[in-house]
Amino acid sequence: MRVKDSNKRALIFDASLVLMYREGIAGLTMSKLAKKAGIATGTLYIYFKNKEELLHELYVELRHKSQQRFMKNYDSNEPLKIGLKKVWVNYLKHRIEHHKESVFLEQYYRSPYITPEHHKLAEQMKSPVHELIRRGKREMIIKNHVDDEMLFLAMIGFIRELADETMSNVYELNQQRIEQAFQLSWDMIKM
Amino acid sequence: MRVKDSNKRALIFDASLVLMYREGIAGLTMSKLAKKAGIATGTLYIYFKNKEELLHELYVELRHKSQQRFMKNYDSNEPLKIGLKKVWVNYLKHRIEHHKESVFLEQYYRSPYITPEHHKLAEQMKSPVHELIRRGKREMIIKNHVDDEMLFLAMIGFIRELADETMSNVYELNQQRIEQAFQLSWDMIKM
Amino acid sequence: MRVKDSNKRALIFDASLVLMYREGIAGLTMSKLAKKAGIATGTLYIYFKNKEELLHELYVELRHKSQQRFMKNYDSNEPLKIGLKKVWVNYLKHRIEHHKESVFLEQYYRSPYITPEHHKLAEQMKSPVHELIRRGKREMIIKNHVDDEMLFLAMIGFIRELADETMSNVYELNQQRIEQAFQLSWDMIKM
Amino acid sequence: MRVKDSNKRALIFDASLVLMYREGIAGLTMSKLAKKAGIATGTLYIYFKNKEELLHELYVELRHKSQQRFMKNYDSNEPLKIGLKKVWVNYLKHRIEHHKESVFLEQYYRSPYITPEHHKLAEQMKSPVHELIRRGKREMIIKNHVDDEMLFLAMIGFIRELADETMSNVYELNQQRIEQAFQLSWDMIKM
DNA sequence: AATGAATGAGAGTTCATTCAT
DNA sequence: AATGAATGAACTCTCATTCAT
Repeated sequence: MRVKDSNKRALIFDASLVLMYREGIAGLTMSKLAKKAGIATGTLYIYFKNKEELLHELYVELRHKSQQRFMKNYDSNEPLKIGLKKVWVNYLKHRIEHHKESVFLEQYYRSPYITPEHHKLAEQMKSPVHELIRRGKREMIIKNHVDDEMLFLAMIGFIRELADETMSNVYELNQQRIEQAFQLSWDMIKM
Repeated sequence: MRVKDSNKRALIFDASLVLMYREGIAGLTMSKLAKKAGIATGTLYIYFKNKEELLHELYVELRHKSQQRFMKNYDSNEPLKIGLKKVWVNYLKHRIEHHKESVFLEQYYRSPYITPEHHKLAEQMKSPVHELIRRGKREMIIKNHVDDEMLFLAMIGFIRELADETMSNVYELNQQRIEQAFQLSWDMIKM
Repeated sequence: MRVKDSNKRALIFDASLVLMYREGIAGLTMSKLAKKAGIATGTLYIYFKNKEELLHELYVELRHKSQQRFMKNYDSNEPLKIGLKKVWVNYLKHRIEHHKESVFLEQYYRSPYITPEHHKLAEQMKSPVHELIRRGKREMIIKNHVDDEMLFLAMIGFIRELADETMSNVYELNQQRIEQAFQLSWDMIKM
Repeated sequence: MRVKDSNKRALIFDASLVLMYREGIAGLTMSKLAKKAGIATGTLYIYFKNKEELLHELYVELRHKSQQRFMKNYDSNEPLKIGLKKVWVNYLKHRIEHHKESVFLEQYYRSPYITPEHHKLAEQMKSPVHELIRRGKREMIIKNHVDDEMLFLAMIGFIRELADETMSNVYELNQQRIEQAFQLSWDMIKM
């Protein structure tokens, strides 16, 4: 039965995210995971070879799903600032609305489970923004004397902090502040 | 009698950082730690009541040591931009030269060991930069219409990404790029 | 799935008694216990939350089982001396045939595991004999000027010593000696 | 320095008794013992080869000291009942006033430390009462058809229970009850 | 003789994984 | 496919004993 199958996979992934978010990577045990997902421990091993592979597959899935969200509503025919803002806000919203996933990705990244393949996937996530930065430079709107990666890091780092502090209730975001924050980023990178 | 070695605390802390950096919080076991530190497991329990307390005390110590580094060479009589740059660079250098410590602080922050007390300590670390931002606003140099915390997050997020990508060999920093990066931050926050 | 073996609880209890009898409470370790019971250490923790609870539950079970044995074959319609003798012999036989259990109960009683609840259970064990003593006083057969508890202690102490010295091969009991011993107790308490 | 030496031995013995009484044999660790005695753990190993020997020597000492107390004030020229009563009361008082010691002797008796030598010592303790019983039989005052050991056990078991229940506040002794209790024992063994 | 830091074997317990049902 | 009891290696921590001072 195919539908049931993929349902259970998603169920397990969800439970993993919740647990990891609540108790960190150390709190993610197979028995807690099974209980949270409402299945038996043995069942986990029907869907995944072992814990390592479960986490690896979750990692890959999250990376792909994340990437798709970044370019949502982006239209290359619109002016650069409009397009960049869309992607910028997509990143921010993604990190807030899928915060558990973001935290998982980072927690996982610093664990004994990590392999070189993961690094490559992480690099790929950057491409949409890098593409926009290159376009901005061609259009003489974005600072030409600063390398792409630095501009990228400046923006992404800000977004990340904004989202994390929002999620931990240290900072409170609203529409106006989002506009303001993007404008800060823009002030920074614009020519 | 054998005298209690005051180096041993530092020795254990060092070994903890190395292990945590290499294998994440899940890889930090008391027996690995003892082996790395070159002592017996039982000895760990002479210096620390248990694993939780060991990590807690390491956390507190690192927070304090970090804070001290941030304000190094800062002189409130110098012009704001000079002062801010010093602190900005201190943050960056700290995160690069003491990257293991920074990673530990963040790993620990997302673990079952965390308590409210830790959150308070984390907030305290922000004060030096906040102080500078307020001064900049009073001196009409820094954007008055943006709240302190947002300006802080924008800078700190950038620094963080710069340092982390440098440490993972994805990006390469040099003196010129550091100047450039600070200038980007400045462009962003200046009036 | 593998069904939870209802025998396993009893198996673990048996192994606990054997070990405790042979090496005292200090010799009762979870790994020795598992080995003796022919199971893995982890299995112990499926049936009991921890060592303390295992011992507590064994204690409660033994108290109940003991109590049941004391009143075996007792018939309140029979003459007092007949009834008392039955209970008296039941106590003696119980302590001999279930000597390991008796020793466990006493060892456990003097251990850091003990709680007030245990004391109450211990008191309850006395009630059958106390009941008989009261009846004997009403029937003007047992010394009225001596309090119940003292008469109880006099009998129970004797039984205990008889059983223990028998079990350690210092004394040898036989049917005639049992009769004689009861008669001594009777001489003591009778009017 | 000789005095100092034996002082420390006594100090260690005292601390052992207190600890054992309070927490059972499982609570008697070398470090707790040292702390209680106000000395360093290493010092214990100057006075005793190891834990086993410490306990063994304490056992032997207690056995000897106990024995001496039993015959206190006994005068073989006095009538049997007077003499027996003295010894009987000595046993009772000993077990109450030196209850910690009595408990230690029994706890120790059921521990992995026990050797055949201990059994022999235990047997020796019985001799004073056995001697009196034999005398009573010669004087035709004590039941001739019951063997010495049984009469001994009947008395000693009663004494033991009386003392233990008194110490655990379940029973309350006074002079009158002591007289009564001895009289019960006497009723039992007299011809 | 006295100290208490240091040791490491072994205690209690957890947990990824297997297996009988 | 699904279960959860069973496993045993590995974890955290304790403790009898040793050793440098």
